[in-house]
Amino acid sequence: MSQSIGGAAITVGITSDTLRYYEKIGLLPRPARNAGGRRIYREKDLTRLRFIKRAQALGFSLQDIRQLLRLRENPIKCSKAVRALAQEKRDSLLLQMHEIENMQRELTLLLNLCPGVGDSCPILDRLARDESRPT
Amino acid sequence: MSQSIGGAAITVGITSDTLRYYEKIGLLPRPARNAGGRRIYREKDLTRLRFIKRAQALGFSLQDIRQLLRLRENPIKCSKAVRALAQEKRDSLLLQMHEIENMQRELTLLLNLCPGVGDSCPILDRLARDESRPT
DNA sequence: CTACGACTTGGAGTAGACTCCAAGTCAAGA
DNA sequence: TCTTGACTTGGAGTCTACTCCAAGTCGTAG
Repeated sequence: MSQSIGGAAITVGITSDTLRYYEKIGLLPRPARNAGGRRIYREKDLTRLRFIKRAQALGFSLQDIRQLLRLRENPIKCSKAVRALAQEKRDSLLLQMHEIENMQRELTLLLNLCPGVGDSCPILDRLARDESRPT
Repeated sequence: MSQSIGGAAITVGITSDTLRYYEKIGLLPRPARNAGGRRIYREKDLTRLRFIKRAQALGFSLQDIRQLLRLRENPIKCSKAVRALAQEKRDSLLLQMHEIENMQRELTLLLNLCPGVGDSCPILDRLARDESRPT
């Protein structure tokens, strides 16, 4: 069961432009073509695409995914490398989380300072202050 | 106490290029110049810069910051608008956090599946699987 | 057969926040 | 005075992940 680019795009939930883009950057191999030169996506192409989408949802960049795909195609699947990539990504996500948490805490602090009415603004004052040691 | 662009950059921890960039996009007013046409940064410029850095550290984009600065310069300080911006930002940070948390949970799950040795890779298998219902 | 939409290509544009460059000028120490 | 380094300008390039465009071709319903 093969699909046109538009069909495949709908199937996996992206646009045909994105599909062509992935092909252009070598994330997808050039798919088969029909007599008229149009792309035909087979099940294995869709599987690869779903792989990409899933990895992306886990925070992997297209660069990362390129590498994961390469590892996947290697007959001697290098479990260790994959694990390392996953761990690296988890670590960076953890860092990001901490950063966001800190921002959030700060912002909440500022919001609590602020009555939300009146003519002075504690938030701006706080941001403007040269020494801000909120902890 | 005034500073050259390089001095100011070091003082606030950015590069002169970034300083000129902020000026170019109108985030900073054109600073005073000396006889030779070079930029002179006064204390109020540095204060503004520190404001920018602090707001940035809280997750505000330069666009957001532009608005915060505008509000700050408005004599009728619109506390409400600032509060709204801060709340909006906090909400979007919360969303981001949840997303990252989910990715993390997923990744941790995958990592736990993976022995880290051997010739098969549960992580890749999982990503490749067409039906992945990890919850 | 015709019309229309889906497809083809190469290439340009987008957003955000810088970063780098070339060619020229200014400032300050030896 | 000479040299060196910091500075000036306008403008181009970077990164990621697309997104859009124009001009032309293919496929199919009517």
